[in-house]
Amino acid sequence: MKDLASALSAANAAVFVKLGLDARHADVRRSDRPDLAEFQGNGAMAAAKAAGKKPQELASQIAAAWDAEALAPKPQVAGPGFLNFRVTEGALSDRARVIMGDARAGAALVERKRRVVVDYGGPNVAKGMHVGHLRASIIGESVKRIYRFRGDEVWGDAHFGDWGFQMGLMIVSIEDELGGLADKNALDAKLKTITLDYLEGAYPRAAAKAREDVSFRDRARKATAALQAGAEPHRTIWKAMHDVSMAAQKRDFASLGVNFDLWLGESDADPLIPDMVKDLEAKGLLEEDQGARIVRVARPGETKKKKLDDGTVIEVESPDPLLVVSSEGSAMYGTTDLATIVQRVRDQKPDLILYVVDQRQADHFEQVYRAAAKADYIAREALEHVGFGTMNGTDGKPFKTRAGGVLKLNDLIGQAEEKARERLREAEAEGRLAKDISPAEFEDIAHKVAIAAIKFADLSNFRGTSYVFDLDRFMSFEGKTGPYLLYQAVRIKSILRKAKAESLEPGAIEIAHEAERALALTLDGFNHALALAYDKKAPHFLAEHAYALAREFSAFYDHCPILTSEGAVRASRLALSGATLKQLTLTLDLLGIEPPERM
RNA sequence: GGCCCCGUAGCUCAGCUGGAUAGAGCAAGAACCUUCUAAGUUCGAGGUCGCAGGUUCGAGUCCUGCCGGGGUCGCCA
Repeated sequence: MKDLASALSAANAAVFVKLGLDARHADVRRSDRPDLAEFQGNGAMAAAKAAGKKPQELASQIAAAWDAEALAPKPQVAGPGFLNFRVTEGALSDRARVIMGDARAGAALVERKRRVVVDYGGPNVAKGMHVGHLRASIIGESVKRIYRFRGDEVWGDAHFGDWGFQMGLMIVSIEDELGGLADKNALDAKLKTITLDYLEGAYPRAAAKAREDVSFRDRARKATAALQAGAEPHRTIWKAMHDVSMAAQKRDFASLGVNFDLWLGESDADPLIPDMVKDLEAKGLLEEDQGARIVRVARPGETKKKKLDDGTVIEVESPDPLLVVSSEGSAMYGTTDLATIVQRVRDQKPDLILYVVDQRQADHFEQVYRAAAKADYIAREALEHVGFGTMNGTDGKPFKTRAGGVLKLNDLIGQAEEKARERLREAEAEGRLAKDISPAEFEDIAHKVAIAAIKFADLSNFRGTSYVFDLDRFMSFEGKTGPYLLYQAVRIKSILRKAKAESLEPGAIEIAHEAERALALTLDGFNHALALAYDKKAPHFLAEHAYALAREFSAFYDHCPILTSEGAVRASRLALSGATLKQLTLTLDLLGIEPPERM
């Protein structure tokens, strides 16, 4: 199954070969001058350069030799040597029919299927989901769906943050609260009262205390090592915190529409650590350094300048070595990350592991990846950090609520839902909402609209850059927003429902009107958008496509009556609407967005 | 100080291996609801692509330098 750009490229390549030119330059793509052409080929200029010919002359020769007339008439030569194509109505209609009849709405599968683990979300035992977790969850979920849809075998793993120093902090925090851990009954009673809210409150306090109080910090570090050595009651306390937090996090993820195949965490990699350390030792990679054990990952000559506390500047290796065993004997997050690679190689045998994690951890992952490759656990190329930027407030600084605190995910969703309810009530008052909507459906719509607004706002930005989180803007529901996309999907559903009620059947698509042409061309662009999103691990290409599709449908809707037209035209437009709905729904699903039936 | 990212319309952002007249949305202006859901459509306006050089037939895109913003630099994750 080929999209039109691929078909044109193939036909153009045949012409290039016939003329003795390098077919590499034959690529044809959508034109960025829609006033001049639908598709453009730029290769004549590059080929002319290579052959020492005049670009315009060569372009004319190529145009003259073009013989795929069923696909497109001979291209126009324009400017310095562009080839401008306009596909035939027949080719476009055929393509639209194929998309309509295809469950994948025109999207191709990858040629070579891979096994891929997507590590994302990264919830923390002691931190409830707040806006800071949004990007990791939303982007990761979308990347996972995109990879799976293109045919790869994919596992999404939450990689729960349940094992480091933070656990030691919580343990000594509870110890101090109870005046010791000896009283089993007091401890049991305490553990029964633990909630995620409690952990969220106690953790920042303990972390702050550890920064100021050296002895408290040392106790926490020892407690961490003890937990990892399997000591009691550390293990019991950890289990209680872990279970309570996991249950709460699962609820939050479910509310966001984020689902993992593996709910593994750092603690699950722990059993592999002792053997891994022995293995690193055997391979001669482990070195003693300042009481800790490290793996050096810098190549010869890779250094950086570093300023010490006393102001002197020294030259040190770069990247920093990976800290495998702390001076206290405990595992660090790099240790668990490395052991998690060993675990995944054993269990999933992945060709690729994607880490959808904040860009700020780029250095850390570089250390881990190099160490993994050095130890021969997996190829360096099989590990990729899919980093994303921070979410800032309207002041350009990391997002905070008006009161200065962190906005909890639930509260954020709640605010968006409330805004959606207001909008729905307005529509109801103006008589634009169906009369028979039950309270349950009303709530379901409000939730879907809220989630769509939040997710689309995030996914329409390129993941790598930071973006401004502006609640009011996302919830205005106008223009390029999630609710707009839902609205277009719902309008199509409404039309198709009416058609069905009147027993009107879709028929063969015949592209005639300019608005139909534009819509069909956009439908054809799905495969390209999907391929880009896949290659670059960047869902915003699909967000852009969803918006373009919704916009073109809306123009088509305005210019081309569907139900009120007749015969073959009506049947064709119904089919075109059906194809659009299918592809729009699919695209939204790849973004993790679900449209309601009505709104 | 080393390394990484960013700087595009008043605001928020796109711009795929370098290609033609740099695109969207919001805000501000004009026109469209007795007709398939106006959370909509159509039209106009808005730009020294941070600055200065360089490579190229051609640079927002590649190279160098500078300015501005952010991030990061072993016992937190």
